[in-house]
Amino acid sequence: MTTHSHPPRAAVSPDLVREAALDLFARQGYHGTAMSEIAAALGIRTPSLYNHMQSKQQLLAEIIDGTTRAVWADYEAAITGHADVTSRLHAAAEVYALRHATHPREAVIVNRDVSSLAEPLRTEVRTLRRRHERAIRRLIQEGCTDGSFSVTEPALASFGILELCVSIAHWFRPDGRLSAEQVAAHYAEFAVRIACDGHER
Amino acid sequence: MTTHSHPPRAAVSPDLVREAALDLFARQGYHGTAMSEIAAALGIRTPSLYNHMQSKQQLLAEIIDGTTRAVWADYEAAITGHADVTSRLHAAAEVYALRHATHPREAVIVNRDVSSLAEPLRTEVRTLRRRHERAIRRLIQEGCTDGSFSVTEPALASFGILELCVSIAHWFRPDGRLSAEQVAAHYAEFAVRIACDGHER
DNA sequence: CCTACCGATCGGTAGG
DNA sequence: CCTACCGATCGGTAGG
Repeated sequence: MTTHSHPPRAAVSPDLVREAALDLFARQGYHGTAMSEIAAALGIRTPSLYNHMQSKQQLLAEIIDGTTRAVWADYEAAITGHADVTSRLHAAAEVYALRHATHPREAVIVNRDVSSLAEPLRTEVRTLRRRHERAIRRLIQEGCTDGSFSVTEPALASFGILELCVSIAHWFRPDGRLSAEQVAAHYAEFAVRIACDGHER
Repeated sequence: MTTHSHPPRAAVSPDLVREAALDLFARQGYHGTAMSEIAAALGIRTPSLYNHMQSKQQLLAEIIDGTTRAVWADYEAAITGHADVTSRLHAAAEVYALRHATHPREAVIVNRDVSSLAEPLRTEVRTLRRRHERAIRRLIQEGCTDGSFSVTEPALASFGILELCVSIAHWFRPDGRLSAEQVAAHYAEFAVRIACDGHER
């Protein structure tokens, strides 16, 4: 007999709550999502949520903090072992693009709702993102120095390359014609094209 | 004497309300902004706002609808009179980039809060934006046919080029080192680079 | 996991 | 332009 103990319905866990929040925050925004909607998505009442989480703000903090740290770890892992600067920029863009294709909901939330994050985390996240941007910028400057790239304003190129990759999160669907890896490869190529001057070759 | 009639304080108008809403929606998001904050920014009480506007939703609708229509009008004006496809893509990207530098708050709201728009306007706005993307895509396809461009996936390039320009709204400051026109010129160059293959020249 | 309920705040209206 | 106030909903707690 399987019905003599606790019924199997519900069975909510912290991970399931985070998953439901991820879905709703991405679709409706942090301020646009009510805790009652997260509860409804899980088939429970709102107060029951608080057995699995601390607060709405904490849910947002975990999503954004985890994603931001993972992006930086991705970057550091990606650029090691590449001799030339073109390969490093290609790898940095590819791994960033890939994350936005494989984790589009996290990416949308990071970019839309970071302003809803409480201090001091908001500042920490912005600092880490700035570090990433400056790393890309230095890569571009390095390539301009050794003749690999040709960019008049490296800051504009680094902003552009990063946002180019971010944009994938707004349209990519895993069941689409192209895989996440294929899309990431194409966008890495776009990133290198932005840094190179096609007319000079 | 200038104090015998209505005191000059306040003097709120529909345009001032829209301006205050533009500022707060851009900084905090539509759902993250309370009508009381808009009123406080204007130095009046919340109910007084309703002498100058219909509803919070109507404020959002006017901002997004007006911006979306202007973007399409920009595009149509920009591409006329250019003989070759490279010039047309350059002009289309430049005018789109320029709008995001000169109207960053409107751009941020369009991109972040379109999902908060009530139907049928939400669908209308999305249709108009899709038309713009398809026009850019056709431009790229045309350039691939006549040998001006080299892109394996024109849809990926059109998405990327548009989002590249959108990203300007997230960092551009009118008092910065580069003018809106200078930034737009650089990003138009990036757009053309994305479409061209630098390694083949 | 639930019901019952908290104070706060929301967008908006009545009426002057 | 204001005060006074509406019903609805918010995130979260008490207590079981």
